[in-house]
This record gives sequence, C-alpha cells and structure tokens, in this order.
Amino acid sequence: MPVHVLLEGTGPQIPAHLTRIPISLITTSTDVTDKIVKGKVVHKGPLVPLNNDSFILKMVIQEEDSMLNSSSQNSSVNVVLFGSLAKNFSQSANQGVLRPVLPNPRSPPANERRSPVSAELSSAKAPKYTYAKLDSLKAGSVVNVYGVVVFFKQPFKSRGTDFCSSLKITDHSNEKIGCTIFCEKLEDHPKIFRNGDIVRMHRVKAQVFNKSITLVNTFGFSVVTFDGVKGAPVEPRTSSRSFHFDPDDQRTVEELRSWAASQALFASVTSTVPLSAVQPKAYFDLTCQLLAKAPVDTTCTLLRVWDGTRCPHTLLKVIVEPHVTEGQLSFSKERENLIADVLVYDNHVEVARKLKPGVFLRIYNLRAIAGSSTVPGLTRSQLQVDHLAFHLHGGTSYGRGIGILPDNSPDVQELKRVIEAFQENDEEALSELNDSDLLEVWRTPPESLDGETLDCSTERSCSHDMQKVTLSEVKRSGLGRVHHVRAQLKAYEPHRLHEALKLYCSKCKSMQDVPDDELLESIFSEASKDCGPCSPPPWVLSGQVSLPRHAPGPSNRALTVYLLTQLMFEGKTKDVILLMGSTLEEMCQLMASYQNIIPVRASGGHLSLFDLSAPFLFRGRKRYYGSEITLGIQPLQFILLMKLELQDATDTLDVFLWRHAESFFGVSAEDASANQEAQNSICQIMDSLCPPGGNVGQHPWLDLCLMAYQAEDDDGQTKTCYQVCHTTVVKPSSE
DNA sequence: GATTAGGATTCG
Repeated sequence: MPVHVLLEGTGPQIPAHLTRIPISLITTSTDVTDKIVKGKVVHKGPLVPLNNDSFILKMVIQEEDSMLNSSSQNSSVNVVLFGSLAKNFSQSANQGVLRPVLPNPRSPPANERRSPVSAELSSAKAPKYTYAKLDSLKAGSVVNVYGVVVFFKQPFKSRGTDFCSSLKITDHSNEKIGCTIFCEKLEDHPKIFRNGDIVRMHRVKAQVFNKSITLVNTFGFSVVTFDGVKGAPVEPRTSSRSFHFDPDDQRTVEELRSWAASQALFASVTSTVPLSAVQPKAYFDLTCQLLAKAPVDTTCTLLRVWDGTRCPHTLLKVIVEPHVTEGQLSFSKERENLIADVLVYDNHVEVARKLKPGVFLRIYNLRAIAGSSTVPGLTRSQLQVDHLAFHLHGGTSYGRGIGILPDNSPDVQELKRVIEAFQENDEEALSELNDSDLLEVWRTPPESLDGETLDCSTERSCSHDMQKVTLSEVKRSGLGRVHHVRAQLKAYEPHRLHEALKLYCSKCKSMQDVPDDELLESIFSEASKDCGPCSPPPWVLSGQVSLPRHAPGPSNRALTVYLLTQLMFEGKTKDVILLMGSTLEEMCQLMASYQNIIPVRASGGHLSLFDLSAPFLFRGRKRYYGSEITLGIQPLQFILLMKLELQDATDTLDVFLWRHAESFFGVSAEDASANQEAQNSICQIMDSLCPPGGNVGQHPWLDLCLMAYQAEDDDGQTKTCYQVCHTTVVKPSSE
C-alpha cells in the first residue's frame, strides 16, 4: 500500500466509499470498516525492524480541528503501522503533516457488520450543513438549527396519528423559539432529558403562529441531542442509523455549552431533587428506578420508585392487590423506607403501562403533597396524616411527564452508585452471621411440587463490569470477590419453603429455625397452666372475651384478656390485646377480631410474656419473634436461605442464596412467612428453575452474579463460600 | 405530503 502525503487541497483523491469519522467517536467497539480519520502526525516513532525482515512503526495523530479548542475529548489516536506501510511512511512523512489513515484492508466488508452509529460521508464533496441563527428565521423557509433547550415536554400522544414533542430553544442571538415535533415513532423524537441539553435539528420549517416564529418538523426531519454540560463528552443521542457529525458540530456544541453556562437561562424551572431533599407542596423532577407498578383504577397507576436516598418525611404507602402488581411484591423494611409511592393520572397511565420494573426514569413536575390524602385504593393505616404523597397530575403543563433514561446516561450511572451503596450497607446488617449456621446439614429429601409452570430465568442487576467465567474458573480463582457466571440449577435445598425461612437476630448475629405449629401449640398449652390470678400492672385493664360462636372446641369458654388503658381511652379497643390462657387455635380465631395479639401468662402472680421461642406478637397472619436483650426484646427478622447446586459445562458449584434472596424472588421473607401468594410465587419460581424429575440439561440457563467469601466451619477450617447476589428472577411477561 | 399543537400546574 502506498503512502500519500496530502497537502491541503491537492494530492490523491480519497476513495468515495470511505467515510471520515471524528477520532473522539472511536471506541474499541467501533466498526472502522471503510472509515478514515484525518489528523496531524504529532508523534512519529522510529522504524523498528522485526526479526522476520518486517518493520513496525508507531505514531500518534491528532485531529487538527480539535486542536483549536481545549476539549477534554480524545482527539488523538495511537496508530501502529506494519511492514512496507511502516517503511514507506517512515520515508515519506514527517511529524506535523496532515494525512489520512486508510482502513485495515483485512477488515470485514462493510455489509457484514454495522456499527450502530456511522457518520455520513464527509469528504470535500459532501454537502455541508448550514445552520440558521434563531433570530434570522423567515416564515416558510426550511432550515437547520442548533439550540439550547430551555423548555421541553416529553412526547405525548396527539389527537392525530403522531406523538408530539413541544420544546423551546435559544442560541447566542438570545431569541427563544418554540418548536413542535410530530413523529409517529417515539424514537424519532428529540431525546431531551433536561433543560440545557443541546439539540440539532435538520429540515424544520419556520411558521408564524400568534405573531411569533415557530419551528415544525418537515420531510426528512432529523434531530440529534447532546448533553449540555460543559466538559461532558460530546455524545450524540439519536436513533438515526446514519447522521452527519464533523468537528464543526463538535465545536458548535461546545460553544453553545459555554454560552449557555454564562447565561441564567433556566432559573425558574423545576429542578431535579433527590427524595432526601423533597419539600412538601413542591413540584420537582425525580430521577429514580421503577421497582414495581400496579394499576389503581382506569385513571390512576401506582409507580413504586426509589433513588437510594431516604426522604425525611414519612412516605404514604398505597395498598394494591398483589395479583395486579408487576415487579417485586414486597421489600425488606430498610428498603421499604426508601420507596416512594407515586400516583400517576390520566394521560400518564398509558405511558406507565409500557414501563418495565427496573427501568430508570425521570418523572417531570412531580408534586409532593403532605396530609391525610384520600388516595385511591386503601392506605396501610387510617392514620396517615402528614404522610407525603407523590402525584403526577394529568396533563402536560410545565413539561409534566415521564421520561425513560438510558442506562448509559450520567444520571443513571450516579443513581446506580447510590443504590449499590445502599444495598451494600443493607447487606452489612446481615453480614456478620455465623457462617457455620449456613453450612449445617440440609436434611429434607426433595419432594415434587405442584403448581403452574412458568418459564423463568434470571438476570444480573449489578453494575459490575466484568466478563462471564465458567464455574471451574470460579473455583480456581483464589482472589476476586465477584464473579459473573452462566449456569443451570442442578438441585437445591431445602424444598420445603418453611425450612428455607429462618429467624435472624441482627444484634447477636444468630440464626434459628422458625418453630412449627406443633411446637407453638405445646408452648401455648404449657403457658395456659400459668393463668391463675395475677395482679395486672396499672397500664392495663382486665376483661373477658368469648370465642366466636361457630368456633369448635370444648365450649364457648371465655378467655382472660388485658387491654392497654391508654388505647381504651382512645376507643381503640380492637388494636391490641394481651391474651391469657388460650390455645394456639383459639388465639388464631381471635385474630379475626383484633389487629394485634400478645400472648401472656401469669408468672408468680405477675403478668409476663411467653418464653421467646414463641412469637411475642401476632398480627394477622404474621408472627413476630424476638430474642431477649437487656432492656427488652430484640425483634427477629425473617430471612430466606437456600443452597443451590449450579452446573455448567465445566463443573458444579454449591452457592447460597440468602442476603439477596428477597430481591432474587421479588418477595420479602416476612411476606413469605405469612402470605400464601408470596409462598406460591417462590415455589413456582424454584419449580421453573429446577423442574422436578427433569433432565438438568433442559433446565433454564441463569445469569448470576456470585460473591465469594471466607467462612469458618465447625472445625475452625476456613473455606470459600459463594452467594448469589444482585440477581433477579425474570418471569415471562404477562402481556 | 393531511392531521396533530400552539408551554403556562394544582380532582385524584
């Protein structure tokens, strides 16, 4: 291949099929087939002879256009030349010479692989776009424009056939021009995420409306959007497969950024606020992740979202039917405290319908409203006065709407960091558990499960950037805490869900089994012997209740109860009772009439709690266990714990699922302890991931994130254990 | 080569 030195305006023609791309857009994944770059040789290395009579030479070329400004962009690229090309280059080129770099002749033909972004032909003959200043628009003309966004609405459905985007832009002329974009496809609309973003529009028509010029898209319309932050990478946001971008564009974007930064363009618009800084009554934009959603009625949908920060105000919680919820049904208490229930109305319901849990959103012009709102659906307590509710009212005023943020946006990257930090901290609470407990024998033989068939798989939700490895590589790698694997589930233990449920004490880091009803019955029976006369403390009043008529049992006997004096005065006689001398069954019957029941017995003439091997509190179907600490009871937490045997082509590996079990199944352990629907959900998932009696080779493949850690077994031997983390079961969509 | 909308909160 000959080397030609180009002098400006002369020299050999660049072949027409070659396209120039800016150096800043080159990444290791860029398809450089038929692409050229143009730049000055800023470094020319020596011609280095290789031992096979060949040569090698390194140089650095820099795009001249970008040398004019102080951009932080990569405008230079290292180039290694081989063989005669290196030799010819060494002889004919000098440092400081502008030259084209021709593509690698061994690259595959252009039609074999297409990069998602390829630039339009940008040789000397290509049409050069000209951009109209916003103060020079003439009615009826079709122009190309650049502008800084000072107002925008997310695309909304028009009454016609298209979605409509409404925006206002400005430029150095300070003229503010409204733009209306009609496109049938959402992806063709400008990808604007915040005021200050920079748009470049081709083929928009200037028209007069209300004595002002507005711009409307016309045939051949295209738009590219850039982040407006000074110094940020100039990355075009567009769904166009082909678009023009040259160093002039780069410069225009950077000039507009600098100019906008010096202007007070958007002093009055709503700004992005984290949940931790939300003020009641305020309108704000919320950048968040969608965790779950559920329709409330035809005009309202609940979006359960979080941004990893804690709102200082108590958040209103909306109850919806579990079977209409999409996404995780319940969360750990710590996570629940960070979740905002957002009610979206009217036109936003349709947009919300298309959102998938896990997606990152910006909700524009959200309203925080304090007070005992009468929200649709039931609230979790009758007393949610001053709890903060979030409403996205109907309409599109003030840009009200929901926008999906792409995973690579800087805002999402930041959000992921905050969320991961929370999850790591959440793990800390459980991390000091005595690991020998985990290694205890799993006694239960497998049993077959009935249930609907689902086709589940799993996906990672972590943001670790790493290659997948095989199970044998995981076993061999002594170092490194996190591994990504793809494997099948060969077996798991225990098969009985109630054996996977454990009680965990965050104070003493111990784990224990959940007592079964047989054990509880014997505890109640034993305690009922201690129900003789006792002198109750002054804060309770004693009384008697009869069991419901239809109740089976020896007779309709009356049971001794104690009511809290304070609650009596407040008329809340059904909120909580202390119950003495009942059987477990009788107590369960009384649950129909009382929200909370605390079983008590008479011990030495005094009212006392049961032994803490029984629940200290019954609430509906939920039972609360505790352990004794110096000044009272430390509540125990339900956790889920399973051992999974993974298999791939190279090996098998035992891993635990517990710290991330709740997000894995999309069910909280507490719900799994009491809620049949939650229990069914877990059983169906396990049945799908590891069908009983099936051939392991036909089990679904699972993408998993594994964390390795050291644990001591009973003999004090250190061994490496693995846990599934940051992994979620994917169920087939019900749509 | 038609039509849509044409910024401008607040029912829930």
